[in-house]
Amino acid sequence: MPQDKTGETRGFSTSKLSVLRKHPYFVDLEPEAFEQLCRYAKHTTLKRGAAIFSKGDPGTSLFAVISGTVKISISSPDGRNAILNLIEAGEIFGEIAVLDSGLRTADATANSNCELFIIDKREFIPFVRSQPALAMKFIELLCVRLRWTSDQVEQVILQDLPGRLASALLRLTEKHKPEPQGRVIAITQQEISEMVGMTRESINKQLRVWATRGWVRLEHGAIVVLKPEELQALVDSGSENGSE
Amino acid sequence: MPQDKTGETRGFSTSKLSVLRKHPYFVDLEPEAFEQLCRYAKHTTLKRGAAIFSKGDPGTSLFAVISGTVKISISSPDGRNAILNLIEAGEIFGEIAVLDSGLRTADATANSNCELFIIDKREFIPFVRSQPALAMKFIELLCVRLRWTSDQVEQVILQDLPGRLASALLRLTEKHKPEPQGRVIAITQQEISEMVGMTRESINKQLRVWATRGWVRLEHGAIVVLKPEELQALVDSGSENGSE
DNA sequence: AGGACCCTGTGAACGGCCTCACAGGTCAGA
DNA sequence: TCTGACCTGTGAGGCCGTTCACAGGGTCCT
Repeated sequence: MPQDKTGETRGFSTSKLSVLRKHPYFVDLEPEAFEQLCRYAKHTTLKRGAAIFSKGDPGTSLFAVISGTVKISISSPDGRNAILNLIEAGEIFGEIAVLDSGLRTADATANSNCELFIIDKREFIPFVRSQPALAMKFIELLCVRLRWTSDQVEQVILQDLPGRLASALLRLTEKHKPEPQGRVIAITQQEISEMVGMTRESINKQLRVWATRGWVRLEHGAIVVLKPEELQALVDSGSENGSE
Repeated sequence: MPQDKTGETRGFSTSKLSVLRKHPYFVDLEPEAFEQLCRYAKHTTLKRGAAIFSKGDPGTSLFAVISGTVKISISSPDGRNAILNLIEAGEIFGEIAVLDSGLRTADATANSNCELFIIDKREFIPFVRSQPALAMKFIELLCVRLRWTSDQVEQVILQDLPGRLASALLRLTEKHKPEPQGRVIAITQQEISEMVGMTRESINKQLRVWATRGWVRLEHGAIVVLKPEELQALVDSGSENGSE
């Protein structure tokens, strides 16, 4: 595999970095700073299902997804597990344990074959300290995470099944803003059930109800949200079910 | 009420600031920087129940608690509400909306009569940018928040009532490390129920079971955790109930 | 083409937690 | 000192979501 030009990117094409370069977290970073960041990076390819790190590990690296998706999840001793987030191309993960030198709070797994960009903590932390603009970017990233997670707590505690499912679907569609109408979410019902903390069976039954109403369309490994307004109304009204 | 010495602290005793000065977020901040921070601050006293801000408000200020406790909560249209965190003397709150210029993610209410320290965003943000060490402190703060919130999601999704309640109690005792044994948590059963997302009645029944086993002691407006190990074991084992 | 595996779809029965409906106790403020 | 608001305690009944037990269909790998 030929290399684009310089040795700055340690053995992988700079074109792959364009995904990251365009990302909000880096787009208005100084070009030199971005290049320096790349100089610290390594590269890996993983097969679907491969473990990246586990809850309780010391956090030695920060990751960015070049292609594929990564699942952030936790599991209980009795076999149940919960998906906290799905990280897609261009996004960063594993930042908490790196920034506060603590242990990893969850497991990370390759949810499809994927390519990762890895930055070692020992090189990264001094770099952040020396780049106040980057520190502010990470503050923003952490705020985004907090909003996401707080929202999850809110929904899980306050809403019942329809409400939780609706808000999870809406939250997922917001990550894929590009498409104007008919947002396609590439996710299995099993995965969604683990995101909202209910069983696949219950989720399936609720989705079928909405499908007959024309609010969503179910495909293999995907859900198309046709009427986000209806789902939003359901969330806002505190789950007026309306069984029919 | 006489003032300690200088006019740097805008109308309230510097002795009150010692609570904040000793706090981990500020303890190793340069003295000049801390004084400058104080110069930006205002001061208020609130009665129990007073609203500080509401979900959806623009975030114009950062708050620190000098005395009393502040409740961070959200409520659903059908009247249920959930407590996300209880902020005590020496802690900071309201940082998310200030740091990312977004809207407030939850309501803040005085949970007892309390004194607050208020820093306006317009003065605070440039100050953080100019003080990299402070930015790093806030990154740490956000990481603490994320760990707290992620833990909450984990427990709410994976555990049943006994497991959730146990882990909530343990999480609360960790905030009061001082006491060696018999950690006293000053909280009502109503409040705990809103933190774990279950009804007060269910919580009460579970607490009574543990009280007869000698794991906790119930007082008015307080819970004393006598056997944290037992509660921890219950969380780790995925809620082996053992009703006896 | 075959087979294994995962994803989807569906029904019956169980159970944990909620709802509702009380009663007594404690504490702050009038 | 009295009163009202809030906190604790407890039981009976009902419902939502789980558990369990299947069946069919896609898709990928061999």
